[in-house]
Amino acid sequence: MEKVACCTRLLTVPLPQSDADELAARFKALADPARLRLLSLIAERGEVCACELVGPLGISQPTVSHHLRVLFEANLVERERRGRWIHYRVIDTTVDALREALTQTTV
Amino acid sequence: MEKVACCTRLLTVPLPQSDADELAARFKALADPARLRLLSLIAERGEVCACELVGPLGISQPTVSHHLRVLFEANLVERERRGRWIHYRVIDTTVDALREALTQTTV
DNA sequence: CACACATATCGACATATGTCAATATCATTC
DNA sequence: GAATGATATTGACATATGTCGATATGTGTG
Repeated sequence: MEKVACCTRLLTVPLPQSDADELAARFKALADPARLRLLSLIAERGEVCACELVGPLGISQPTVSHHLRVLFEANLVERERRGRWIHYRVIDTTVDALREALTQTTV
Repeated sequence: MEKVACCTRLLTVPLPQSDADELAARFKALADPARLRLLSLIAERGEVCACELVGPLGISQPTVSHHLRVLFEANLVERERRGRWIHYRVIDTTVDALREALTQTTV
């Protein structure tokens, strides 16, 4: 997926359709409690092995994997295979862009 | 709906289930392009009559009304009836809380 | 009260999404 | 190559969600 356009703000200018589509897709990835919690665990540690994410939330491995995929495809996390293991990290720029989208002008 | 807890951050501490549920509900309200665009129109003007929101996006009046309801129930907008008309405003504190949730510690 | 206008709600429909068991795929080891 | 371990994918299922036409509800006017 392509990156969110720099400095898109939804609260100050009428949002173009293309920006709305992209932002909505990202918010949709965040619109699930399990995914928020997974993202939180990843962000807290900086980098987490998938194996550490299966268990803490009390959901099945396929579900965890599915959620990680949603986060990955929304460009919210990056992943790196290390042998048998896959590590996940939060993509700060995407999160920053979402935060920016929620920002009002301060002028 | 109750307000988002002050200063919830999903990127710095493991997110409790209750916070995750609430945040997810709010992000879900933002997870639709039409709703983002409606919110954008409302925020840009500060206050908008529903009648001004039916048309710009090219979707039907019931759909607009439905979306406004979703935003309202997610506590993202407040509404006020003025005779035949209903006016909507963005609830800044909710948006601020969502932005805060996406904030990393800066220490 | 009847009528007009604004807007919410209902019901139907198509599509999307979360969950899990089973299984496929990838990497490692012997 | 076979076996093992980690993790993604598939398929089934139940539930959720976006859209719209029709209609209900609330407000204002004569």
